[in-house]
Amino acid sequence: MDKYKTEVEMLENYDANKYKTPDGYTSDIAVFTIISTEVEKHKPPVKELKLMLIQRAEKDAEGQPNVEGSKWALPGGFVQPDETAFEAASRELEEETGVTNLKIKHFGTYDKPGRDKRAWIISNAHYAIVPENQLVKRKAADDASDVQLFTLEEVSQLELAFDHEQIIADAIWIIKKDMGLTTLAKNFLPEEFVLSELQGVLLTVLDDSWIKLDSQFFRKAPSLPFIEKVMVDGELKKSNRWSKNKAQLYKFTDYEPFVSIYNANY
Amino acid sequence: MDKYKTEVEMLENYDANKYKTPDGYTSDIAVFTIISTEVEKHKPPVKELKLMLIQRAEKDAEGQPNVEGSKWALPGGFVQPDETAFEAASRELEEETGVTNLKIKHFGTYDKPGRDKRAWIISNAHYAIVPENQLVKRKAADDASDVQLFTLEEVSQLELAFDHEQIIADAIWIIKKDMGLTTLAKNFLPEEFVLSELQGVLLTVLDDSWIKLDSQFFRKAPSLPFIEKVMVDGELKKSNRWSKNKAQLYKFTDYEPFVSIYNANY
DNA sequence: ATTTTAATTAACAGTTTGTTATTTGTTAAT
DNA sequence: ATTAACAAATAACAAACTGTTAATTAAAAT
Repeated sequence: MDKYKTEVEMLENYDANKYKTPDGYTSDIAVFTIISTEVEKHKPPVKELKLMLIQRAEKDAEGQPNVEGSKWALPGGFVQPDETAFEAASRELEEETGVTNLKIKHFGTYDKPGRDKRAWIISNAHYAIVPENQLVKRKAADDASDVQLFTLEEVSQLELAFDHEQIIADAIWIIKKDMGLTTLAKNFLPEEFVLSELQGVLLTVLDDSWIKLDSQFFRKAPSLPFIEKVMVDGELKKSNRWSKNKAQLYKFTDYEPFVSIYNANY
Repeated sequence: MDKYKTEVEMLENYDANKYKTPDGYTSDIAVFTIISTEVEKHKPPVKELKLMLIQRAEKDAEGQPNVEGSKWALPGGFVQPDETAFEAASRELEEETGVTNLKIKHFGTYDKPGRDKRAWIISNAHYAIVPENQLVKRKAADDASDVQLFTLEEVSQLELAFDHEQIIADAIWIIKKDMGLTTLAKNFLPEEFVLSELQGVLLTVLDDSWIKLDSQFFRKAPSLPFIEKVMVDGELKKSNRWSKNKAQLYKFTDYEPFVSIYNANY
């Protein structure tokens, strides 16, 4: 019946030297933000999806060459025994960006033997979405530092530490999926937004031909069950932040849509 | 700049006693199957979703009372340093069911401090789908053993070890989600199947009112892009396995459907 | 004032939905 | 054999929704 023993049964008659245990348990976070750069007044700005990376030091504290030194890596760190990997990610993200209440999601465990040459290190990967205005101030504060935002294009050119290239590829795949399947876009947008802003956010991440076609998107969007028109005193609230003509403001509702491949449109 | 150190930078000037490391790294697997029981010839059988659990021994090898003894738990075990948690899950599942090539998916990491009273044990949770015919023979082989299949109804009545109640709840939630969003149903079905079988599998897991309505489901299903009619020599292949009248056989195609909440039907 | 731009509405044919009814082939019972 | 019962497949049809193009509205720029 040996094969039916669970971890803890095995631990019962378990002496600490008999089973090897991991040498480190860490959390890494792929921090995404969308940077808008205004090109012209009353024009929708150019939006770009960016990822925050840190550059590993060339030399360690003793002045010795650092392993994977000078390469770029996801921010992260050790999980402490009194917290979960998720909590560690949240704590570390707060330390690095100074922003709280961010959307964080655990999306994978990276534990392939040899991913770190020197030890058995497990990493829990998370993604986080930071509204751009919150990150921009920090970015300006310490420019030319070892923390930088890169477009995905740029990231693909960088030398990345460990298996972070894979983790980043997975993170990108996941946020694309979640962007289409959940109301993740909410985390990139202000409380109240205009349909073209929503479309912009979606297209920055997604490249979906249906969303790209204005006539289709703007026709269907107003009746999506998870957003609603903003009203003030029974009047429709509008904005001309991005366009010459006033456009309707929307906000997300609490409704969490559920779709299925069995009654979808193809 | 301390806050920007990644796990491995920290490991550089890291002495093994300074940072606590996990005491155990394990994989658990929620093994699901659908059991069909024929009630009448030429009638669709009653289908039930079942979960495989093992009962923890009352006493350990030394005859001492076992922690969480006699409670039911997910099968699982330690991850070895030369494999990933996913590989461990796959290996253990094979050991327990004797079946290979199963659909396994990692869906969560359970590392809340205190989830195991005695040590810092991390569990990676996976779900697996076993076609019923493959599991049934094993089940018959050692009946009245400490391995049993339970309906979800029954599971909710059981005393479960550790945080497995939570893990199981999450697993159920995930397979419901994946059942509607991916072609997961494929793993519960034979290569060739009839629409009512597909509907039966979906409803066993999902309880979706749209799928439940025959008129809607049978009308739309034939044109779903991820299944196709089975042909032999240019003739439609039919079967009357489940009904008096011959029904069209279908099989899954390679097409992986992608749906989005932005152009879905509500 | 006139032109330009962008958001919104309107219009319309073609398609897909939800629904109900009909047809077809098969089993089971008289 | 004839008939009743049944389930799969098909037909029919109004209502809703799709993709698309055109018209309308309002503010900005000239």
